[in-house]
Amino acid sequence: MSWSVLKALRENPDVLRENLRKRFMPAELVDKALELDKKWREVVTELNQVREKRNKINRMIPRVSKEEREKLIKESKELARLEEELNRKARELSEERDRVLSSLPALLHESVPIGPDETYNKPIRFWGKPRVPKSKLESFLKETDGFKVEYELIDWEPRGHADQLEQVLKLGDTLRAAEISGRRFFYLYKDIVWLEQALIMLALDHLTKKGFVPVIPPYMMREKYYLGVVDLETFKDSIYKVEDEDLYLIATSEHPLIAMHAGDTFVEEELPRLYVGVSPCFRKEAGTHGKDTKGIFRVHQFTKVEQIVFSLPEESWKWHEELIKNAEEIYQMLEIPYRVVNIASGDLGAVAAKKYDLEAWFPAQGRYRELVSCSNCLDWQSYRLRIKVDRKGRREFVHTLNSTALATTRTITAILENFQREDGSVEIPKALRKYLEPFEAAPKDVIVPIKEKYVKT
RNA sequence: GCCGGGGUGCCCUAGCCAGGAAGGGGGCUGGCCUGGAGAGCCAGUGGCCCACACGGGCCGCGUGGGUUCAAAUCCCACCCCCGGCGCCA
Repeated sequence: MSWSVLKALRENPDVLRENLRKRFMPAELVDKALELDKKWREVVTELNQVREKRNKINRMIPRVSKEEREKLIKESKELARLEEELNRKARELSEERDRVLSSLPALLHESVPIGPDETYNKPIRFWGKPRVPKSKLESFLKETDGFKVEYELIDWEPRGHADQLEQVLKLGDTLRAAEISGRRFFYLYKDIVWLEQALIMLALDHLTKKGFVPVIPPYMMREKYYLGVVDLETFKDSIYKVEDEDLYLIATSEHPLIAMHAGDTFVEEELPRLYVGVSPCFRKEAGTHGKDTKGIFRVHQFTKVEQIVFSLPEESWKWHEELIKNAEEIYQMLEIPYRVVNIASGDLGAVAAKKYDLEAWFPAQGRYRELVSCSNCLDWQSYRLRIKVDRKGRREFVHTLNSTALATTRTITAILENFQREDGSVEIPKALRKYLEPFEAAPKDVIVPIKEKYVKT
């Protein structure tokens, strides 16, 4: 049993080189890893031989005469020095090798579009009938190029979600939040709070009906486990650390949910394991200065319902399709027009072998924007966390998959734009009403502007 | 946070005081036996390296150090679990 990437390195390095080329990463990494691996194996072989010799001597010591004993102890001590030196060398080499190895990305699926950046992402299907303001028609036609997407042309301009939330409805405040906590934080009030709760319930309801087990995970985790689920770049750019503690705030419940099975060996019948995680997500959003600066589209903290699957290796591609389908069903229930995009190789993280994004139509922006990410990580995470399946004595690493079911803030922004009426009110998607019905204070059909803001900004 | 007990392979457990090649049971896999099944018996059931293979070796008893020719066993630090005390929403 070995990691598919390590196996490829030793048996078929050209496959790995090709993989790196397709991801626009330096292919020399392969040669470096190969060389380190080769050297390490040489040193380990030699080290094992020295140890064998010394072990044999040590086992003889209690069974020989006193004079003989002195001689053997001396010999053993000499070998110990040699062993220590080889051991140090082997350790250095393996650490260096593992550093290179852990920077190697998952093997791409053949259907991943090849290209250096997101402009090569490939839309694969569209759903819904978007409302398109006249001013955004050209942009819409470009975004749907090659597909026949029915749309409704409207002759008024919906407000962007940020203005709609803060200026018109007055149900959110990012200015005061910026003062209290910093940019990319928010206060949300009243109907939006109910809306968020209803969205969580809708997603939970939908997935638990399909057998996903709901989980609330720890919101912080140790570095050791974090490095089992994300690559170093992601770690540096998106994860908050707790001062003076070996703890990091989770960027998604995917991370503690995958780590939940660290070190476990499943029996075949226990797979697949399906989970739906609910948690706040904390992200530094480093390197996104200037992007989506208004409103709550890109924020440091939001709530997300997440699908997680631990699957048999041969079933992971089936589950990948299943997860994106589940997410699509949720947005169909919410009646939010969307498209599914196959993410290009250069835009794909090291952990994923293939990724679908579900992008919702935003009428005021005239663009499709990401709401959902759905990835198959193959054995990238399970190798690091030693999550295995015992198949009648033979062991393999399981495959792990993750997909957003619903991220609350982004879905709220999509509702604010797609369900906005010309008079400034926002209709509530019908599928949410049953989750609002039991509560007296909750809105039922429509969200209307309130008279006063809660803070004097 | 303090005091005490503990962590052994997929699961349970012996070994620790008194250092010298990890033993038993269960489960699972394969084989023998059987008309068939069961029982019984035999073997296998952590990771790594060398080897086409047959095999051989190394590491591994929560993690990392130390003592020693030799550590599951002795010493130190840390993590986790159980019990008690303390603190607390």
